[in-house]
Amino acid sequence: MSLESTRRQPDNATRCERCTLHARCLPLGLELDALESFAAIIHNPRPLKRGEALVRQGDAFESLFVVRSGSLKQSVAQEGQRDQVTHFYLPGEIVGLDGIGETHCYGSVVAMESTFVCELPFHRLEDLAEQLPELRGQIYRCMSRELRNDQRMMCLLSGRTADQRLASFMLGLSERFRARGYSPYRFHLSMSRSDIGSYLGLALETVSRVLARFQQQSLAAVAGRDLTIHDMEALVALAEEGVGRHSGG
Amino acid sequence: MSLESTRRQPDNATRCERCTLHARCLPLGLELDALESFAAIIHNPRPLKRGEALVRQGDAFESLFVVRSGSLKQSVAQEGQRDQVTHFYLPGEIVGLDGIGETHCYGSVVAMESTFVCELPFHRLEDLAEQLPELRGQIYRCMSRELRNDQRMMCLLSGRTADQRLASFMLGLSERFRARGYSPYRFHLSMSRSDIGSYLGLALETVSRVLARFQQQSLAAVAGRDLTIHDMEALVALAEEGVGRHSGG
DNA sequence: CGTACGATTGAGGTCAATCAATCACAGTGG
DNA sequence: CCACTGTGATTGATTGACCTCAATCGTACG
Repeated sequence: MSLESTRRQPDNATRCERCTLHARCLPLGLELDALESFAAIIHNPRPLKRGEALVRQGDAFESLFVVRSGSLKQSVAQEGQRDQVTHFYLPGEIVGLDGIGETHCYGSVVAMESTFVCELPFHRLEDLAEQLPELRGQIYRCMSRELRNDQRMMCLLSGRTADQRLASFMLGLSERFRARGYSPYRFHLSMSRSDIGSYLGLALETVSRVLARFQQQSLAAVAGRDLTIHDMEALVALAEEGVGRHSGG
Repeated sequence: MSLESTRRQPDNATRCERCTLHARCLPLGLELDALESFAAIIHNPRPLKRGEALVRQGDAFESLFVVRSGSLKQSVAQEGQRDQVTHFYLPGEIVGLDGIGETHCYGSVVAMESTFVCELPFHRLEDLAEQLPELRGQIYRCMSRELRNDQRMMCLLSGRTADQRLASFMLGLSERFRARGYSPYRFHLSMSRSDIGSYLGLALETVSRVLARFQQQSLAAVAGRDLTIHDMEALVALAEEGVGRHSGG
């Protein structure tokens, strides 16, 4: 991943406009001077190693984070049960929206590989949003988009077969990579089979089996964590396929 | 339901402060004059009959709605599949947060009984929020809360048994009724078994069977759509019970 | 009273979880 | 360089939960 080549850059004020992500990041649409005000509240990018926690469940909520490079997963630990992965975060995506208005963080967020994040102290972001209607709109839009994503996820989890879940998952990732300028056909999965299973509500063995089946049907090829999509249309058809399970309505 | 006795009240300016819901509604925490400004942007309460649509999937997004009395369900129709119920809305709850920043509404929202809603044109709400930091905070908090609810729902849908889902569902409703000043032990389900099944990712027959099982185990009693909770603690224990299904992490 | 719709109950089948063994690979130390 | 070790991934066999189909029942409503 070479989205971000500089490691630590002292001149905060100009960082955002140079960032290759700024077309898909929070300050999208801000004027140049507004962008500088925005960049001024960002803490220096924080480096995380694979497995390192950005926030732990129960930490005080203080900041949003934007992924600059790498990737993270959010997981929530429920009373006496195993963790459940609830989100994967790719570059340009915002971590922590579900903590706004709460004193504590809802889940833990852990880096799945070497990762850089920009920290946005929320109270400063709020102050700035008071003066910048565009920024306010962006925050609303991001939260609303996440609400819609969660709803899609709920639909996926409730009525679809394992094959359909995996197909949707792969297509979703593919789309996100495409939007970031990477190939939508070949990409690297930074999460384990177990993470995928937890996220999709499947046993890790099922994930493995379905991937093998996709390979056998020439829909996609998996070599370790490198994924190649061979038949995008068939995957789309599978994901949207009629009746998955149960009647419902 | 007698939360709202007046049917149509012309004097918008004073409505919110008189509304019995205003302690759990969007303008929570607003000063009196701010509250008046807020009330001024509300369209007259709109009455809906059972089965009537408040918004249809694909409608232009223009307003948020607050439920004043009655209840509604949101459902999304996916390509070539049956509808899926994604939310139930009780008095004081906000409909439409997932449409912000979009031109069109994500799902349909239909009244499950005779229902009144207050309409809040979003562009006017946005203008007002510019001047009222408290209101801005309230909007963030509402959206963030909904994000957390959706995540809880995702956890519920992905790893829990039918019994656990129903228990969580009943407890969630119970809590919401309690918060509104109703009995948390006896309340009316305004949704059909089919709606519940769709919402929980279960076949309606399974809903029926599980309810019968709960009755047999003296956890709760169901007579048609009237529900009585007999053993709250056992339901909580069931809902939080260790391993539901699959390993995950 | 008949119809319609929602709810219940039963029987059978299927998908995916579980248990369990094996394999692949990277890192480590001898 | 190669055995050792641990983690992650694969594969197989079995079991159980829940969906499906189908029939029946109850209640509301014209």
